[in-house]
Amino acid sequence: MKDVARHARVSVSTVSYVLNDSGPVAPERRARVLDAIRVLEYAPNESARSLKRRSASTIGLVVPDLANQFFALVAEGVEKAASARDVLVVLCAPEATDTPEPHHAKLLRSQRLVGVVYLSSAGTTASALLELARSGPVVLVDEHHPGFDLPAVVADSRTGAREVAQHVLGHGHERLAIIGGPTALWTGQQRLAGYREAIAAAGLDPDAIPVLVGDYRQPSGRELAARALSGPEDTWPTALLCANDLMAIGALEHARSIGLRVPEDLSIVGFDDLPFVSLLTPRLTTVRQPARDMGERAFTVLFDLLDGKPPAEPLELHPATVQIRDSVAPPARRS
Amino acid sequence: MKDVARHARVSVSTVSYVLNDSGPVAPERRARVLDAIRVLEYAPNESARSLKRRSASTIGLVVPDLANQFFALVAEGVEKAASARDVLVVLCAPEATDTPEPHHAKLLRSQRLVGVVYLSSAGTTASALLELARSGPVVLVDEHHPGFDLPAVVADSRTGAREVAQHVLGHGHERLAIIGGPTALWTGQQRLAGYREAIAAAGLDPDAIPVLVGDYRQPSGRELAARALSGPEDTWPTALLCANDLMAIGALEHARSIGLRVPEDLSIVGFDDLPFVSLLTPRLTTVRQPARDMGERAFTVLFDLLDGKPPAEPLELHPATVQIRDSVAPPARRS
DNA sequence: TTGTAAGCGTTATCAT
DNA sequence: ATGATAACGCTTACAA
Repeated sequence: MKDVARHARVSVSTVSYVLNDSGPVAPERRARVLDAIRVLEYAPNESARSLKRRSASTIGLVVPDLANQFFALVAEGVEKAASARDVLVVLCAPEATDTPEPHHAKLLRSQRLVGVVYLSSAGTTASALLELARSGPVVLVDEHHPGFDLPAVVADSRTGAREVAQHVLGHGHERLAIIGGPTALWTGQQRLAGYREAIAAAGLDPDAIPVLVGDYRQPSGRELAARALSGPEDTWPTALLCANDLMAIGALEHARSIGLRVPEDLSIVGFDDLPFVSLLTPRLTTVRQPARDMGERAFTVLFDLLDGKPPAEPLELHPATVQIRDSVAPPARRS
Repeated sequence: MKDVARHARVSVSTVSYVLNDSGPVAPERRARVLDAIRVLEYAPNESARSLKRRSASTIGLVVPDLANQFFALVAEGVEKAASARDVLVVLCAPEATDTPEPHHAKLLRSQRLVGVVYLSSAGTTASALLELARSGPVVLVDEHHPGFDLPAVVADSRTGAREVAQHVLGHGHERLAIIGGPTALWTGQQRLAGYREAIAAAGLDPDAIPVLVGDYRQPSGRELAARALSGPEDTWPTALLCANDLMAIGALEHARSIGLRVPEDLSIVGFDDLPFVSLLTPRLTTVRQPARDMGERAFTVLFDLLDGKPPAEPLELHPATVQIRDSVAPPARRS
């Protein structure tokens, strides 16, 4: 910067003024400075800047599992929105469940990050989150912890779940089973609630429908489907309501392995609409969450928060829309 | 830090010494310092550190498209390896092809990043890369630019391609078509070369095999398959060698749309082994690239580079192994 | 409108 | 073994 000043025959403060336009500077000298910056390929030292400003223009993004396309899409959205505002994104894996150390909190303070977008997963403990929020602004995505009022950007899981369930019930199914998400997760609860609403509305008794609790991963879908499809065959459910696509796929695998045709013998629906599920055979009927939008929005909420605007709605709901495809059919007439 | 010093009744230099153990300090005082750090929840200001040290313990990771699971897995690997060494990862999207501005280069210098892991895509221009490398260490993943000798971590595409092609040819196919990757990309060239080697080795004339050049995306697979399957039906290829899974899926879609059964009427193979392709019907025969490992390795190479060790092999080859599944069968006897 | 100079929180050099 | 103290490159009063 001194070099630039020298080259432009001005003082360093003048350079600083043009850099941030934080002070008046004669057009002619500004031009000289800009010129010097160009020829010297000067790039301000952001470390020094953040030292002085006591904060870096950087946020943290905590994502449990990039291999999960839903998370990857959210991450993409966050990155996009952030880079549009010249904010850097540092990628973090969440701490292992058994590591109660406040790693991210420390990061937040150490690196003077201005905030974090938190994509929470089953492993997230409330205390870790609390500790994190104590150190700086946090926006949750795809989850919500009703206890503490962190702003959260989520899809309207409940409505989505109600609507797929209605779709299934509309085909005349009466014996259903639910393969739900972790009960500790808000999405798990909401989807379950949605399913039950639809079931009640269809004149069935929600309490008569078995709920098997999974962990949102594929193997658990397979195992739970096996559990649901056991006992005398004429008591088997004719449709499976799965709280996410991965478990739905697991269920699909199991169904296939025991020779059941989907959807003729068994209807299956998922949740998320991962990009590839429309390529499966049968194409999976599911509920789409606008992952990329949610990511972008989460960043915006965080950014506004930093500007002092408290979020209008701490809990922001995005649409969750049913994607009707081929994995649902009327129940088979079983002998 | 001053607070810590005061609290522990020592000088700031002593605190600094214990923090980096960069100086001798009496065990008893060290204990006092550690204690003070704990009770004050002191976290060193990394901005100040990097200002002083003239570099931050942070790398850049540029990834074109997180929605592509291959890239997402690589990213995961990089993150994992980096966090194991307490290095932060900032996520960047590559600049748009039409933006020749050296955005990342500037970032690298501004933020005093110690290096970048670059996942290149079709859009990467040589000049942008060169400019970047001028500003700091760069390690390429999944690509390689023979012109300038940046270290690169790639899969052995050529061998992988040769082996799937052999697998296909082993079923007796004689009329093939290749749906290749962008010719500008090294992977595109290598896979093509591998296919041709196998074809020649099988006693066929490689130059007689049509090569359709795609862009690694699904729609191009569909379109190119349509092109390959046109004209008199008895001249159609009985097998399609696709340079990646996404295009293979596109091809699959087309085949299905015109009523061709895979693999009975048409064999198709891909490349990458995206996690979900084994769930398709038919399960896609393809070539696995160890994405996560490659990401981890890329970080390690970069890290070693920073330690002064030049990479043993600038071009590091990882195995690309054929995954035999259901999308290949002997050619149908056509009338 | 422009320049001078005092920090921001560290690290590292030098006396002690 | 320990403690002053001078940078690191920037921003921002304040003075000119």
